[in-house]
Amino acid sequence: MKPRVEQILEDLEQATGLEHLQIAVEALRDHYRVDHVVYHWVSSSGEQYGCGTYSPEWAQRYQEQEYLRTDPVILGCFQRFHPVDWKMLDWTSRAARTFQTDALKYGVGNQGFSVPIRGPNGQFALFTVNHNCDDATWERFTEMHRRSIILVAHFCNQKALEFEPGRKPEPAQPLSPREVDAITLIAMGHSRAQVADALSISEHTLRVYIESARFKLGAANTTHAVARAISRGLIVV
Amino acid sequence: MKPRVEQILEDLEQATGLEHLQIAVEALRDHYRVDHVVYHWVSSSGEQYGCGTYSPEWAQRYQEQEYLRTDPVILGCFQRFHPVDWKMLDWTSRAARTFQTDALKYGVGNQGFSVPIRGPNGQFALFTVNHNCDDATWERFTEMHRRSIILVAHFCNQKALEFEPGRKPEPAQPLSPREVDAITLIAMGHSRAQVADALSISEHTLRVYIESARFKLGAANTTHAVARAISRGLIVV
DNA sequence: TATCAACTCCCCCAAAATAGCGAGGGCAGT
DNA sequence: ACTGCCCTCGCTATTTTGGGGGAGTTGATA
Repeated sequence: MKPRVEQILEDLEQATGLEHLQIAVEALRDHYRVDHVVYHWVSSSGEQYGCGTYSPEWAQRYQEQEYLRTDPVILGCFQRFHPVDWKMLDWTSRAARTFQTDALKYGVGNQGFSVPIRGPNGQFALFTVNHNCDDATWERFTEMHRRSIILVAHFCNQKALEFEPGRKPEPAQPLSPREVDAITLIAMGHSRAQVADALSISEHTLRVYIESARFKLGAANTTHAVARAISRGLIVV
Repeated sequence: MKPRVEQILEDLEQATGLEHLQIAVEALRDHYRVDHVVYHWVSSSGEQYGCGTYSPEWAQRYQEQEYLRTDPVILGCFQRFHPVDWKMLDWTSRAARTFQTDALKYGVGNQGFSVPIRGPNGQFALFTVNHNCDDATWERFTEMHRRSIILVAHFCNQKALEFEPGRKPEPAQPLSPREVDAITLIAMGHSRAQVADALSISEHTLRVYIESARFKLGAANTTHAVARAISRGLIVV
C-alpha cells in the first residue's frame, strides 16, 4: 500500500490549476492530522498568493493588518536557509507578541514548522504546518515528518509556480558587471562621488550606470533600485 | 532494513566537519550507482566551496578556465527554482558547447540532474548527480530517485552551512514599527514627502524615523539603511 | 559588415535628501 | 518617580541626486 503522502504528491503531479493546490493542502492537513497546512508565496514585485486551511477570517485579518511585515515567521524564515520550528523564531518584540495573541484568537495553533523556499529573483515561498499541542508532542511530530514536509513544500511550490500567471512579467533582466559594481557600492552606503572614485570612473559615468540599472529594475530612484537588486539577489551586500 | 539513503542521511546528521560531506557524496554515488555526485556552494561575496567525486583534474580545470561563469548548469540553475535535468538546459551557445566537450574529456557524464538551493543573502548551492548513459536509462533513474535526491541536496547544504565559518548572523537590532513603515515605504521607491503623506505624519517626523533606523542599522545613509534592513530581513519589500 | 550592448566622458539646473540646532507628550519597566 | 524608548512637530543651510541634453570607444554577435 502506498503511503498517503505519495498519493497526495502524485495527485499534485497531475494538477492543472491552483484549485488542486488547495485540495492538496487540505489532504495534507488530514494526513498529518494537524490543524493547518498553508502555502504562501511572495514575489519581489510584491504580488503574493496564498492557499491553506486557515480560516478566511484570519486570512482577511492578516491582509488588513499587513501582518506580512510583522509576522515573525515570515521575517524569521526570510533570514534562514532551512526549515524552522516556530519555537526557534524571535517572538520577543512587541509587534510579534501582538501578532501571536491575535493569531491564537483566530484559530492558529501555537506550534508551527515552516519551510522557506527561494527563487531566482527574490521570489520567496513559505510552506507551513501548524498545530495546537504541547512541545513534546510537536517535537515527536516534526521529528517524524520533517523530511516528507520538506519534499511536499517543494512540490507545492513547483506546482504553484506552474499555475502562477505572474511568471513572465520581467524575466529577470540581469545587470551588467559595471552596473552591479555601482549598485553594490551604493548599497554599501557610499556616495556617488566615493563610488566613482572607487571604480576609477567619472561621477557622470557612474550616474549612467545607476540610471540604466534603475531602468532595468523598474525602480523609481536609486534607493528603490538597491532594494530591488538585493531582493532579487542581483547584488550582495 | 533501512534504505541506504536513510542511513546516509543519518550519518550526515551526526557529521561534525566538511570531511563528512565528502564521505557522504561518495556514499551517495555508490548508492545511486552513478558516476558522480557533487555539492557546490557559492556565496555572494564570491567565496565558494565544492566537494564531490569529479576527478581533481577536472576540478582544477574548472577553476582555471573560470567555468563558473560559463557552465550552463550553473547559469541555468541560477535562474530556476527547481531541480533540473541537464537536457533541459541551454547548450546552444558556443561557450556552452566548448565547456561540454571539455567536460566529457575529463570524465564528466553526459547526463545530469541538479538541484539549486538558495539562501537569504544570495548564497547559492548546487547539488548534482551525474552519469554517463542513454536518455531512456537516465529518465528511469531520475524518475525513481528524484525525490530522494532533492532531500539529500537540502541535507548536504544544511550541513555544509553548519561547518562554514562565515555564518555569524549579526544580532540585528530590531526596528520600531514606525521605523519599519518608514524604511519599507522608502525602499519601495517613494520620496520622503510621499511616505510622510502615506503615513500621515510630517516629513520631519519621518526624517527622525529614518535617522533613528539608520543609526540602529549602523548605516551611512538612507540607501544603506534600506540595504541593510533588507539583507537582515527586517523589512519585506 | 552592421548592429547592439556595454563602457566611458561632458554640460546645466531643479529637486530631494542630509546635517545641525531644537521641543514636548505618552507609555512601559525598574 | 525616574529612565528610556517611541511618537510627534519646526527651522535653515549645505550636499547629493535626478532629469535633460549629447558623443565616442570597444567587443561580441548576427
